Amino acid sequence: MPEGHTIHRLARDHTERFAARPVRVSSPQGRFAQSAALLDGRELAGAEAHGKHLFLELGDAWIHIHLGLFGKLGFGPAPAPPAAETVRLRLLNEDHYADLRGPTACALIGEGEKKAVHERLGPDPLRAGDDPDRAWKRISRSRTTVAALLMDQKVVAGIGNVYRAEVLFRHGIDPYRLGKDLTRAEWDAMWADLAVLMREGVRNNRIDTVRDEHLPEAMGRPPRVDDHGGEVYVYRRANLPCHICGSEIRTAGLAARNLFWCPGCQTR
DNA sequence: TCTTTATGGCGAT
DNA sequence: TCGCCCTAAAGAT
Repeated sequence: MPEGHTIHRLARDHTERFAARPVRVSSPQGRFAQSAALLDGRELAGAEAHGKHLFLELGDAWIHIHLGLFGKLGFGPAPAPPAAETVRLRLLNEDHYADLRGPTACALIGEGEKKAVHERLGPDPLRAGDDPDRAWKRISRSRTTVAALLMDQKVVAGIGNVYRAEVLFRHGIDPYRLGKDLTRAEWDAMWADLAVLMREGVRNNRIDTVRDEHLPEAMGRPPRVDDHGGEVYVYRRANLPCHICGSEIRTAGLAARNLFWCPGCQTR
């Protein structure tokens, strides 16, 4: 279950395992079988991520993958075990295999379609050279809440429900503030913070957002137990006391997702 | 053995 | 705003 850091990590993992070598491409589930047959045996030139979109380059074509909420990519050593019926895409070379299950998208696309995906996405804090000003132009004009804007991939690419909740907490921002009421300084600080947090996320392959001085050990508390695996301030901590001020963490539905925030700390 | 939930996003209404 | 798509694991019974 992925935010942008997962996809950038997957691009790196694919490059390490498969780049510059021929790769066997198959679709045990069948739904990508025709394209797989076309690509089978080609050399994988490279992999690229933009937000939550992953692109694998094979000759003059790309496999465009979006994991959605349920999709997963798993790696293992060759020889690969018999593939389960749910494996949409399997990549295999002499050393490694990769299985893709449950993606929202897995499609063979050309250069033009790939360009169109990039064009409809906002800047990505993990892409070197992406410009936070493009996001600011939209945010500063918008009557939508900051919480909704951060999740809008056309505004910023790669932020999901965890990074949204956590970055708003770290900057003390009320999630219901409107975009147009955010200051330029606040946005610049959030963008810079996201770049640091998400790079850390790529490195560790999980989301950690708690500052050293607030780690449970440092605060004399046991580490949190949550199946998403990282150390966070507010995500999925509804009704628990805030690590910093003790207020009860609140939750509310916003655009079909659960929003979490601390009413004591997030007052700006 | 059920029901619920999840780090997403699309299109119809 | 709603329903829908995709899968797996945790939680409830």
